This record gives sequence, structure tokens and C-alpha cells, in this order.
Amino acid sequence: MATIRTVAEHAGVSTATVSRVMNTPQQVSERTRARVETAMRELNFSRNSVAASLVTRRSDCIGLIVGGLSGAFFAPLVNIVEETVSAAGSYLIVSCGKDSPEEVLAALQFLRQRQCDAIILFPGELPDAALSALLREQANVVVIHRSVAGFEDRCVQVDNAAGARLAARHLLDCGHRDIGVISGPATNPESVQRLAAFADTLAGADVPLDPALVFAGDFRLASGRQGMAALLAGGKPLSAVFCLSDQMAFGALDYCRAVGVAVPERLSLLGFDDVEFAELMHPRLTTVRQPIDLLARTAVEIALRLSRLSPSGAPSCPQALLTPQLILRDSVRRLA
Amino acid sequence: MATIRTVAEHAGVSTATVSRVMNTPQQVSERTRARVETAMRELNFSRNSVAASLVTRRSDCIGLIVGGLSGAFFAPLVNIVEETVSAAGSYLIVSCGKDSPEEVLAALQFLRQRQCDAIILFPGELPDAALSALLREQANVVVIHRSVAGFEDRCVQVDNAAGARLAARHLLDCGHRDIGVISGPATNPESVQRLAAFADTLAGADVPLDPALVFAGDFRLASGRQGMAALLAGGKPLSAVFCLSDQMAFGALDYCRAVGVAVPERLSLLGFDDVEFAELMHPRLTTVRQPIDLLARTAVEIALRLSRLSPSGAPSCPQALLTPQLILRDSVRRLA
DNA sequence: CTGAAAGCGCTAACAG
DNA sequence: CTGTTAGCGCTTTCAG
Repeated sequence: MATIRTVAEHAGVSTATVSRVMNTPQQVSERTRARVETAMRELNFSRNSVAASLVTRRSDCIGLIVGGLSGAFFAPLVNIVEETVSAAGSYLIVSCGKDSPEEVLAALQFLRQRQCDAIILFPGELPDAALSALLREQANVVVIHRSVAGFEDRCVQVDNAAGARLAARHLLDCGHRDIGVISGPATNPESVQRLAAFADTLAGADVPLDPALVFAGDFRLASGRQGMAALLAGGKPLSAVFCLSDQMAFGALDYCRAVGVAVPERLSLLGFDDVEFAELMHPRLTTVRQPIDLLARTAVEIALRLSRLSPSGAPSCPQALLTPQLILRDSVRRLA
Repeated sequence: MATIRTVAEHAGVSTATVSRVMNTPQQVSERTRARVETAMRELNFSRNSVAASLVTRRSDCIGLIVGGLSGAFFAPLVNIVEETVSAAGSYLIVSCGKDSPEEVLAALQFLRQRQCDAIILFPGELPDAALSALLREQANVVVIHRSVAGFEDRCVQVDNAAGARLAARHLLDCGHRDIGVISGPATNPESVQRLAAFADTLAGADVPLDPALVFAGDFRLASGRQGMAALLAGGKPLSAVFCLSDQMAFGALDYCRAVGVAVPERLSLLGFDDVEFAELMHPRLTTVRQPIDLLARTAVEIALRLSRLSPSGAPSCPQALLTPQLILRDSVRRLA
């Protein structure tokens, strides 16, 4: 493998000069630059960024940690993050499949040890306390899809409560009273926020949410099926189910089809996320849209800012709390 | 930031010893190890893997380059690769959103410069010639989803021709004669292979494929819609359409629904991939399954082997050509 | 505009 | 079992 030194000798210059043609070509005379570039080509030189990072303490890499990519939710998120990062001339290192707190922490450590300039973290089940500690001790971490008290400037989140309220009101407006929920894990803060706001809104309309009609899923497809099975098996009156992710709504819908429960004629279904497939379903899924692209772009923006200005950092005011939106389609029926 | 040296001083040992407790703890006496570990904790030491990589010339990282993660195809692929890689104690660096040859090449360079131990490449539109050159000059690259002559031992591919034949026979068996295709880009080798085998099989049954009934899409959802629109607008008799990706089949299906063409009653639809959503569609999509998990696992296996044994490498015989399978569901109708 | 020299933080012989 | 000593390949003052 050719090194900067081989190139230098070959071109009859010093290593410093070779380094300059890579980093600050303006500082090198046209002639020498050409010579060096030829030498590089002839030796098939490939710079060792690892060595460079060691001295510069920068890697031009932004790390991203997300849970299972499986869902239709993470994939576009990752894509947009990648686009935004590379548009800014940096690179993205994705660490996916990190669901449990241990895995997340391990991934974080990995990225930090690799000298990532900043890290975007989708915290999954990581509790707020741990997150808070993390943000305190590591200045270049930004959290996506959660808001941590005291670190709002490094968090980008969708207003979960607002989204859940939108969902509750819509169901109420449509005349539903027998409402079930397929929620996320009880340990998941997003899920908790949504569920609480949903229940509150219902309660405000004198339609208290029956705890027996709340099934704790895990945001994934299979748990939607299980949840729907459980709710249906409960035997209680049920005219609508709010799923805390589209993915679970798909599972629920699939289960309904399998057992012959017509949606929305006999049961209405409301999702959360508005992933691409929501409008390909039959019936097309009514859902609460999260502005994934904005979420992603904002997170990257913050991350880049963090990585550019090492210590200080212009305050700037990233719109930390994004507004969800109700997307009306065909899976919720207005009761007569 | 604490370094190995700070820790060494703090613990009253040499840097070598600190290094040992990280890499070969067995070689350090329990007492010193404990002392060092305490020092590490007290100083909140975080190892600089970049420096380590510089000397070991290993990074314990496997790179993965894929196109847009958007489709339902790449996401599970990435997930399985990640799982397999981390099960082997390495880490995965994903470079996604690389569709054009330039982007792929840039990503490759990036990963190489970062000293990835091996790189798994989904070549997208990269022509065979370029790939071949690449494989020749870089010994640690493995290609997924394509086979390059002379480098079969570093390629994992699904038998595209076999898959297409399966599709063609099924359509013929069901009595279809007016068959259209929504294919991939003409520059995409996978697409070309499938299309050719499909056309051949049809021709072998005296049902030549009408070139006017072939629409070149890009494997993505939107192009499925466009393709179906084009085929329908053509006005030619059409009883079945073979889509070279499920994603395009979804688009086609959606278009059919929008314009009131009943599937499969008036038009049969056959996909390729068998992504998770295929069986959630209505009607459930009949499709040719690619064993994505096996694809991914095999690729990682090869990659790890490549990265462990630097120069040589046990020959081993990775099952390079995986067999696709026809998954019968509800989107293809048997003609009376 | 260019070169010499001093490291970045860590590992890896080689002694002891 | 532990310490000494060279670097890994690159960047970066500081002179010239």
C-alpha cells in the first residue's frame, strides 16, 4: 500500500507537501501539485483516513443509531439522514438493530471510539435518566424522537401528545365510544406520552379508556396482529382501535382480514406515523403523520452544527417540537 | 480526554499494560488489571479505536454499500447483515443511498480509507466491467446480488434466470397469453437477466413477449404505477403483468385500484422479492421469493472470512447461487 | 511556496 | 507478568 511517504519520494517532495495537495491544494504551486497528483495516480495511492483522524481529531463522520430497520419507519429516516449528511460533505455511519439499552450504549461507545464528529441517537427504550446522563457527558449527541429535559436544544421530537389528541378527537368526532388501543411497550416514553394524551382526551369527553382495551405491543407488525387478537378475544364492545404505529395497524388489519372482521365497516383502525405503505393498504389507512423528513433534517442540522463548532456553538433555535398531522383516509368509519 | 497514557500513570503501570488489559486481559495479573480498570473508570477513559486501527491495520468493521433503503427490500437485508456481523463480534458501517456508479465508487473509497476489514457491495447499476476491475484490485470486496465472472467465490447471488422462469411458467400454466412486464432499468444486469429468461421461457411456449408490453421501471413504487399506466394506456390485450420487484407490483396494484381494474379478476399481477408487505396487500401478492436472509448471511460469511485471513483464505465453497421460490398467493388468476 | 520535525494514541516485539 | 522502545500514516507548526 502506497503511503503519503512513498508518494512524496516518488514526486520528489516532502510528505508535508503531499498532505497539502490533499487538504489545502491552494497552498501548493500548480507544478508541484501536478507532480504529486501524478505520483498518487501512478502508485494507486489511497489516503489512510484513520491516520488523518488520529491527528485532526475529526472524522467527517456522523453516526446514527437506530433500532430495527425492519419497519417502514426507520428506512426513510435513515435515507433522509444520509442524504442530508452527504449533502453537507460528511459521511454517515449507521448502526442499526439497536433496540435494547445495552445495545444502544454499546453502539454509542463504538461510534465515539471511532471519533464520530457527532452522533444522532434514536433512543428506543433507553430511559430518560440514562439519556440525560448521556447528553450531559457527551456534548456531540443529538436525540431524535424524544425530548430530554434541559437538553431541548439537542433534541428533535414530534409532539406525541398532540398527535394522540388528534387521533382521539377524530375517533370521538366519528362517534366512536368503544375504543381500544394497541400501544408500544410500557417502558417506551413515546408510547407513554401518546397513550396518556389519548386517554386524557377521551376522558375529557366522558369516554374513559378501558384499561382492558389497551394492549402493549412493540410497534412492530406481529404485535399488531397479537394485539388485535387479544382485543377481539376480550369480547368487549369495540368499534375502533388506535394503533401507536402504522406497522402495528397493518398487523391488526391483517388479523382482521384473516378472521373476517371488516375494516372499517365493523371496526375502525387508526394508525400513527404515515409510512409509505399506509396508503397502499386496503382500506387505505387513516393515520397521524409524523414529519419524518423534517425530523431527520433537523437532527442532522443540529449534529453538523455541534461537530463544526467544537466547544461553543451558536445557540440557534431548531424547531425542536414538530407538529403531527391527521391524514384522513378510509380505515375509520363515521358511525351513523 | 483521557488517553492510555494518563491511565497508565494513574495506575502506576506502563502503557503496554493498559493496552493489554484491553486486548489480552489474560496476560495481566488480576491485581494490576483491577488497578488499571479502576483508573480507567476514574478517568472516564474511552479508548481511541482510530489510533488502534492505525497500528493494527484492522478496524473490526465491515462496510456495506446499498442503494436507497427506501424499498422494503433493502431494510431487512441491512438488518440481517447487521445481526450476522455483530454476532461475529464485528461492527457494521452502512453506506446507503448509493445508486449511481459514482456514488457507489465514492462510498467504496470512503470505506476503504477507513480501513474496513471487508466490504459488502450491492452494485446497483455498476456495470460488470467496473465491478470486475474492482474485485481484481481490491481483495476484500464481496458482491451481493450479482455474479461476476472469475470472482464467483466473492459473489452471492440469487438465480435470477431461474426466478424468472418460475414466473413465466406459472403465468403460462394459469393460461395467460397476453403478458406484460414492468422491468428494471435496461442498464441493470439483474433486470436484464430476469427479463431475458422470462422472455425465453415464454417464447419456448410460443407466446413471444411483445416488446410493447415491456415497461422499464426502476424497481421502485412510483415506477410500478407509471408502468401499469403505460401498459394499460397501450390498449393491447393484457391479462397478466410480471413485475420485477414487489415494490413495483405494489405500485401497479395501487394504480389498478385507482382506475378500477380488478386484480386478479381482470388482471393478474406477479411480483419478485417477496418482501414482508407482499402478504399484507389485498389481494395478497403472488411473487418469486428471494432468500434475502440467506443472501445476507452468506455475504457476511464470505466477508468475515476475507477479513480474518488476510492474504490466503480457505477456499470454502459458499453456495454462491441461491435458488428462488415461487410463492403462490392471490394476485394471479387461473384463466378459465 | 516548501521542508524538517514533532507528535496524535495506541500496539507489538523484545527484553527482563 | 511487566516495561521499553519503536513506529502505524498523517498533519501541523515553525523556519526558510
